[in-house]
Amino acid sequence: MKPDALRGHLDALLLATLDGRELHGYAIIEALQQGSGGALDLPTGTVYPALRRLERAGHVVSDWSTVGGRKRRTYKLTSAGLRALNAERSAWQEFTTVIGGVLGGDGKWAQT
Amino acid sequence: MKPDALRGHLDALLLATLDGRELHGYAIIEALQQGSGGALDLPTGTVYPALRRLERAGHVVSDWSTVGGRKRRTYKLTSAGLRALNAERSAWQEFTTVIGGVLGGDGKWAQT
DNA sequence: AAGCTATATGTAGCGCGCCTACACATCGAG
DNA sequence: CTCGATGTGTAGGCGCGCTACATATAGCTT
Repeated sequence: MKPDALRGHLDALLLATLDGRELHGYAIIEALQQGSGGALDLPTGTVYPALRRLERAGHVVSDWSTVGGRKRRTYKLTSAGLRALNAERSAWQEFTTVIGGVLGGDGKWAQT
Repeated sequence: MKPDALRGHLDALLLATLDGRELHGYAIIEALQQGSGGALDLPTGTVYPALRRLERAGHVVSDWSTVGGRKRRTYKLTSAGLRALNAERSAWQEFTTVIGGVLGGDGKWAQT
């Protein structure tokens, strides 16, 4: 998959990854890799700024912890973030319906 | 739908719209409106440059004609364009599978 | 005739959002 | 002690679609 195809859907992916659990940035990247069957391999330079943006937006909150001498910044969804996730899921539904409808299976829409 | 959500899928939409028929730019915009149920309303400043880009890429060819005193530039797919369309459709499939899989219906992927 | 809308094509410039490349730090293995 | 894995972060660039504008004819209204 071309790397920048996620344009506009990164937030949705991150929020969905944090749905129901707390993860730190590095673990989010790994979770996305596994959850996508290896198709998604987001660079840190993409994820970390995005997480900070989500935090500024109030969709996630972070806590620092130290595990084995390494500092981790663990993120979790806020209630606003959960609402945002639901909105993103709806937007995704609409998006795929519209684009998928135009791309069509193999025929035209109404050309009987 | 947010206007710039198409990022990376515009070419696919245009190619799909030209699949099996010849249209000029203005008609393409109208076809997209109808085919999407009104959800897509692409501005001319988006479509015309995109068509020229597709022509430079060899995916479409254009012919000028005059209908009722108005000049029309009618586009049609080339064989390379048809191949590109098929590739775009595959990419779309993969894209929706991957992202949709991560966004999930309502549960986690393998959290047994 | 003047003015407005629909039809029809096009350019210039901006801004968002993600990527590339780099920088820094600790720990375990070789 | 060097290297890779783990872990977080910044700086700068660039592609792509959008906004706004420019141009032109046909046809309808007033």
